[in-house]
Amino acid sequence: MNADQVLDVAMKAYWHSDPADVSVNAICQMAGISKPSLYREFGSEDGLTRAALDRYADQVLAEMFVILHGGKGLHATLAALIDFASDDPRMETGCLFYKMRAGKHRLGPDTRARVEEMDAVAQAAYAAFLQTARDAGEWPGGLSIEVGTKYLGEQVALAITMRASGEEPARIREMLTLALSVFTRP
Amino acid sequence: MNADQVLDVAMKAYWHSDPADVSVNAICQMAGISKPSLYREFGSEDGLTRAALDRYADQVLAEMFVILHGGKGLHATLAALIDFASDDPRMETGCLFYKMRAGKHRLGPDTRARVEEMDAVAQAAYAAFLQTARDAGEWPGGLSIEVGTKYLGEQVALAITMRASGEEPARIREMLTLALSVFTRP
DNA sequence: ACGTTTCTATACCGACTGGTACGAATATCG
DNA sequence: CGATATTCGTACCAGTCGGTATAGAAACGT
Repeated sequence: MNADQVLDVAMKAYWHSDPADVSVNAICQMAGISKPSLYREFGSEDGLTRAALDRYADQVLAEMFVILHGGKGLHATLAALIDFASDDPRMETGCLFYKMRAGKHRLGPDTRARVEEMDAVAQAAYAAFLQTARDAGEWPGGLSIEVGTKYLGEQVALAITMRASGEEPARIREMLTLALSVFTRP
Repeated sequence: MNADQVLDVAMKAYWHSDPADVSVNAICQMAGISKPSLYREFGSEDGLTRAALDRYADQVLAEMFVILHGGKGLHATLAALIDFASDDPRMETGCLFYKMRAGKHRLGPDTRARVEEMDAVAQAAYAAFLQTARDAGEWPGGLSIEVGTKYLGEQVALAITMRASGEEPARIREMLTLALSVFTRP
């Protein structure tokens, strides 16, 4: 049993349920390895959750940055974000990153630091995207970049969190489209 | 030590922290009573959390229904909702109801049922409010009552959840105002 | 084939959880 | 005042948590 395979099992377990509700014992059982093996590989539960989060960011979250940095213009990029949050099958049970962010206080220090770092990176990506749109004159509203960034990030997070609670994708799409319409209206 | 006093301590502990992070032992210590006393009064942890939620609904959540049923018209009611979610000191550490709803799977069956029941009541209040506005011609948009209801509820929940994470009230007000502007624009 | 070394699995540790049995102290009532 | 009923607090139960010591099995080099 490879270390990456174990990490895959852990990542998916955390992802489909909730990091706080999956014990290391359960992960060992699911992965078919012993606890000492897991602790030799990852050091602690904090190390495991952090590694799982990193793997998740590489495999799944990177997609969102591709969309944001695609340079497709305001309308097309927002539409792609809406597609991603509402319909992408990878978001069917929510987003591990947002789940961890929501239960930040239950995480170990390393994992929590990584979550905060990723949050900052995501905010920066949102801000750069909005700034580009403003520079291109596509988004003339009086809204500040700062508030727009936070708003956009929270709306996407809300949509993905609703996916995790089993809400219908069509409904989520409708609501997210509504929320983001503030960027494309006069 | 009265039963209501114990309930007050429990309610505030759940409210300021998170129901899943407060043990019955901690509550007994805070309230200065013994576990047997608590169990005699409330039967189980589920009974305690449920009673605390009920008390919270009476003391705090009722305010929101007053706002929704005030019959002040679309603009004024939305403004009052924004005030309540953004600036009311009672929402400074978030809302116990929304905290419980977010961690629904960690609750006992009675408390969970009560949360779902309250959620339905809140949705109905939002729906009635929006229907009234539509009947009065104040809200002519093509948006369905159903989606508008869910959207309104989730945006208020998001704002209050941000209060719990220490976000600045002014920022929250700005974002919630932005989100709810979809109801008052052509 | 044998000795060494590395890895694994089991069984355990202390701390905590929700929940309870039972003796002691207190309050109530005749 | 004294008998009774009730509440209180301690100490405990079984279970789970994250984390680890230790004995045994497997792999390796010679």
